[in-house]
Amino acid sequence: MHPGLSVEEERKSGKKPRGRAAAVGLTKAGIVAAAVRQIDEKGLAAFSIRDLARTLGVSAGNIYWHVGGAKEDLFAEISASITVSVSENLAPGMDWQERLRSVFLSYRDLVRDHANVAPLLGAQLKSNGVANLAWVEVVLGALQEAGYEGEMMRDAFNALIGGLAGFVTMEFAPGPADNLEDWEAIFAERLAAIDPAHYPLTHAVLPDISNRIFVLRWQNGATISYTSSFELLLDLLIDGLAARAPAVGLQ
Amino acid sequence: MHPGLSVEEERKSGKKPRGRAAAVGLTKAGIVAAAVRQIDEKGLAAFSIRDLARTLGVSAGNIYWHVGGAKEDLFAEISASITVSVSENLAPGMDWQERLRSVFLSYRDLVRDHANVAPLLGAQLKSNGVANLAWVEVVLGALQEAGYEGEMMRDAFNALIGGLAGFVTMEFAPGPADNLEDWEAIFAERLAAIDPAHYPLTHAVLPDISNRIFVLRWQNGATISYTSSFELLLDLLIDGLAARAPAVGLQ
DNA sequence: ACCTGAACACCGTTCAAGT
DNA sequence: ACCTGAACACCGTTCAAGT
Repeated sequence: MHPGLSVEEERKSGKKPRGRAAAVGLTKAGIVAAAVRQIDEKGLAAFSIRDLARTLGVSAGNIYWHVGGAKEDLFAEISASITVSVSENLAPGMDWQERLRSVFLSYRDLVRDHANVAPLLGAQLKSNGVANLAWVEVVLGALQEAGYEGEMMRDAFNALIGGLAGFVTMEFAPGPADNLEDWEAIFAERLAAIDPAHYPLTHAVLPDISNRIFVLRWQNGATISYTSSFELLLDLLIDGLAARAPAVGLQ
Repeated sequence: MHPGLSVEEERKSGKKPRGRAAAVGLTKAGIVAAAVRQIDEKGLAAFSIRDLARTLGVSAGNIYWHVGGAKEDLFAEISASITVSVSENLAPGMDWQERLRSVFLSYRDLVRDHANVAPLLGAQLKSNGVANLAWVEVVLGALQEAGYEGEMMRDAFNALIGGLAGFVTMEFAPGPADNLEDWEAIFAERLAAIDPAHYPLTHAVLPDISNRIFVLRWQNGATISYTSSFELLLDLLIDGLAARAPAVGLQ
């Protein structure tokens, strides 16, 4: 058995390491925060619970007691802790298109601040389905205002989240932990070996695109900016959804 | 030192376990194929090189000798082996929009056939930058035909690949390996606890969206179809790129 | 050239036992 | 209630030694 409080619930209840019982004073929220710090610094691949315990000066078993059971549960908490504030920049009076822009730009900013955890958000089904509810509500609300409902609403929602959150996942996809410059050299060599006869266009625009487009790169969005590409995607989606929105109101 | 042949090169050279030297007859291509089979069956999280060696009736060291150095190299080979045929369904006479559709629908089909490897394709920077060149060339060619060049071409390329391949990555994101029905129960409980006062819209459309939209689901695209959502995304992107295409030709 | 076996330095997770 | 230490069953990776 374990407490099983989410980060959010814990924060609300103001739980703190108080009283004589807290010999070590470990907290679920503290563990999550320390884990994020660890991943920010050393990367997700290098992260381990034993290492985290070492850094916290605590036994590994202690972490298991506070977090529910497994490493995956910790990862779920981490995901949630990063995306909670995704709807923070909303202001009253925004129309549905502005609200969508705000929420997805916030999402990207939040992930960018912790680029190394990006795979946890996009490539795993780990959300506990609570912390993200505000996000879901905003997107659904925007789509409803645009006139979407039923199956169309579902498809529009999935196209937005899948396209935009998916983009961000790829944008910050981690490279190999070890030999950074080794890898660049290997990559450069392979690019130089591209056969103009087979791939004339790729070869021709290589100086323009090398390390700046998704497949042909050796660094990720933490180093190379994909801001203009993301904004194009955002515009394409929102404008497109507006154009084919079922009629409602004046718009 | 190791052979260092890619799957493709090996195939071309017709290399086979021939002669008396091949006591075990291990091949890089064989290793990759067996690894994919293993991941298809047991999932990516359960995959290990030791386990693979066991299944192949071979020492782990032998695998390291054939693949270059590390698990990551094997993962790169796996990614490449799955996406090589992405441009196979192209037919002469297709306009740029049809070519884009074809290539991205093919990509999704290929990933769907090996849904458990999806995280390797989207969430890691593991491409060896060779196998995917055909894909890159097709997309760049389509965008050029549409009138894109320079920065706009880069952004359009990234929006397409990031949005669509990102979508597919999320679509097939793996859930927790263990307790499948346990997790469903937990999820159902959490959905039932959604407060209509805080999240009125989410609560109202819950029957419509439960387990069918990205954030609020306990199963992935291998079980629940996201085909119509993917096609909406594809249409939004291609139509949008056509609408804002720099003038060229008649179009 | 290809392959094995043992070895090193790690993991995740559980669980009795302590306070 | 909270925490430790030891234990179990694994890993990835390297490398001498074999054929």
